[in-house]
Amino acid sequence: MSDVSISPGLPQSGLEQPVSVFEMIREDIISGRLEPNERLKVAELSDRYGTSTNPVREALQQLRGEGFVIMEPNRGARVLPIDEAFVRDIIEIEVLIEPTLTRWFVSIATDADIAALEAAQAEIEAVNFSDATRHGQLDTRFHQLIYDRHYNRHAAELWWKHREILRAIARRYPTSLSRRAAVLSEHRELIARIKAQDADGAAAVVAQHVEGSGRHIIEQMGAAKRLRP
Amino acid sequence: MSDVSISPGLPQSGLEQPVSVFEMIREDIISGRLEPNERLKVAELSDRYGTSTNPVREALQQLRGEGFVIMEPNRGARVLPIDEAFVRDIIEIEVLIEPTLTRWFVSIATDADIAALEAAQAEIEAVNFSDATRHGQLDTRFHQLIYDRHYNRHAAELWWKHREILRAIARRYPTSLSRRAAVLSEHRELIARIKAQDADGAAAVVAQHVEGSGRHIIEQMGAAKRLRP
DNA sequence: AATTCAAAAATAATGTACGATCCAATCAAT
DNA sequence: ATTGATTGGATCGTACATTATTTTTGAATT
Repeated sequence: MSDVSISPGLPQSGLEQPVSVFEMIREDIISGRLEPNERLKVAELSDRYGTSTNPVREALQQLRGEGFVIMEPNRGARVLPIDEAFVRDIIEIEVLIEPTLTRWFVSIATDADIAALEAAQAEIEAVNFSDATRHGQLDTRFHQLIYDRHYNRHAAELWWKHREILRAIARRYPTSLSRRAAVLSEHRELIARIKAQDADGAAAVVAQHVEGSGRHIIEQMGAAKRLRP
Repeated sequence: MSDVSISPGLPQSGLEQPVSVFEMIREDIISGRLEPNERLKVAELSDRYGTSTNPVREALQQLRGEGFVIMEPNRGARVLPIDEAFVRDIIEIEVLIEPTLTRWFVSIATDADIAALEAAQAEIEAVNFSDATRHGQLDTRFHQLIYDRHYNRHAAELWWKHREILRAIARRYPTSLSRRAAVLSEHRELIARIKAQDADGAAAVVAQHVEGSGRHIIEQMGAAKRLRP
């Protein structure tokens, strides 16, 4: 394979700003500036991003291909609407993939890798959920340290796509105190298992971590719906 | 969720012909009429399909989003080039997903479902690899009977997408006699496990089936490369 | 004469503009 | 309530401008 990725793929730093219309719309969806289920009118968007309609249409098609946007014939595009079932579906896939990626990491992790993980975790604990967006970034980076090392780029990119979708949802809801505690302790536990070269243990922690994260989001979605249906 | 799929999704019969430019290009990629790594020039394609350039450009963007096409800035689109590592990556994911989908099927399968599976298998054995394309269709349908029943549409669509990619590759290579025998016996074994309500057994057979299929494709790719490098 | 390199031409992607047509949702009138 | 006209917006087509890439050409050097 060349250095050409089949999709935008994983960013190197996570700090660069979007340049293409595609990236800008994508970013607006993930960051929540475009609501789930919101209609995406080509004219509006081309205006918003200061381009003509063609680039917008092409960007929407690409987003459709990636699953961030749905389109109905002659009725245009909408931001992917997300319900509990959708989150559950993604989480079920991640529960299969992430432990597998983690197992590989355990087998190749160096001291430097573990030090990087511990540093990332220290940052997470320092922020301590005071800034939700910042926590999201750091948490993503923590896991990215693990998954980026995997030889299966396809699986890593799938994780990344799911991660972005989940991030787009999760940012609309608060994180409960109990979930916060669980996140921290599971991260610590994960590092410990990696250090101990316990691949199965690490995989089990990750599975629990992913599942807990999914359950938490689904519960928050339900709670929010009960408040304002 | 509504009845709107996030992507073209799974067809009902598998027999209808493509209508949109998107579907036609996709079909030409999967069927091999467009070679892996072949350049996809907008003007050529718009000519080929009798449309203007705009629909072609949008179709290519959508295909890029789905991963069938890669694009480099200012250098246009190419059909996804496929190497052994790519097949391995997809197979590794399928080895995780398909057994899980199968487990669910075992828990909900009715007599009618099993009869349908047996009928599909009978057809496969009747064709007996005499027509590779036909076998491919039937084999896809066999597994589709299982996966279509799953509540996780996201996972089922992922399977479908991977299936199509693998089909596009596999059709370029012959199926060895030993692989043919393995396919038939594994299918029979799978049906037996499902009948016996042995979810773990069925999942194990599927895992072996997927892995064997991947190994076979990779071996054929290697063999072909050794002949004409 | 052969080789190298740079300028120029050709090719093709990308972006803009705009008009035609079609679909479906809304509103009006029967 | 059904039908029919209006209208917003998507879809598709055409044409052309701009920019980047690739190929060709031709001059200069070895």
